[in-house]
Amino acid sequence: MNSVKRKRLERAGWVVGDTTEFLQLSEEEARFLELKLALANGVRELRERRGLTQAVLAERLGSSQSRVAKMEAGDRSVSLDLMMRSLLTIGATATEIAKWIKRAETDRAA
Amino acid sequence: MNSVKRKRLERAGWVVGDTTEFLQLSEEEARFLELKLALANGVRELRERRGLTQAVLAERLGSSQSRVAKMEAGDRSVSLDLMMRSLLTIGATATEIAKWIKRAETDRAA
DNA sequence: TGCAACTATGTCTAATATGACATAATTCGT
DNA sequence: ACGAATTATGTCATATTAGACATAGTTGCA
Repeated sequence: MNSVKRKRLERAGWVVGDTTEFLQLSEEEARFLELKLALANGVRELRERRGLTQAVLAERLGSSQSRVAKMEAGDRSVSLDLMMRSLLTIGATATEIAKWIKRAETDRAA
Repeated sequence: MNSVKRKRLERAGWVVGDTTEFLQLSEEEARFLELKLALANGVRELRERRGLTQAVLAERLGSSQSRVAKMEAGDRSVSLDLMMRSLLTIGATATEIAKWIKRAETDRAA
């Protein structure tokens, strides 16, 4: 895992520590984290592609701008449920979602 | 949506009602529900394929048998997060997860 | 540069998901 | 049909996630 990604995770409230400590995260935990980040990226990408602001998406979700921001940042306090609901609300197809999930796998070593 | 599936959803705590009412669920809500059910099925299928009991999986997750049961039943009280963690714990690949998600799309009209 | 729109971050209380436990129901081998 | 193992369901208290709000930071364009 590169330092850019580690920084991002730490800002998002994850306890990642240095490389050695990170490796002590269980394999599943690390994969789960990657998955969340991949979907977070998906939300942002799709939202921007649709030309929506965070505030507009939040309104459609019945949520708030700050929650959307945290979601896209991969914040610890945001559930996968909200991410999925967001993707569906924006109009992502199952195929697109599947694509982002596969990307998480690809990104593992990065 | 057929009545078998509707029954299952109702037992799991979802307020689905008859066909007419169901159609009043927002499009995203319906898709979200399908997605959860598809992943619930994925958990069960993969767990059984691995020859694990709910109790054993629960222990590996640091959870409890009852929660795994509810999860596989698509219970309203179970998050996608726990489902994903379960799939990863059982050793699902991103490709497999993606497959189940696509199946949700296919199952939409069923 | 200034300013308007957008995004990020922190922190509340309320809502929801959690593991645990008890116990009922089911399944399956003998 | 019996019993042992497994799965289902209901309910707690506790923990986590929720939307809301305030406000700080960023971006881009006039």
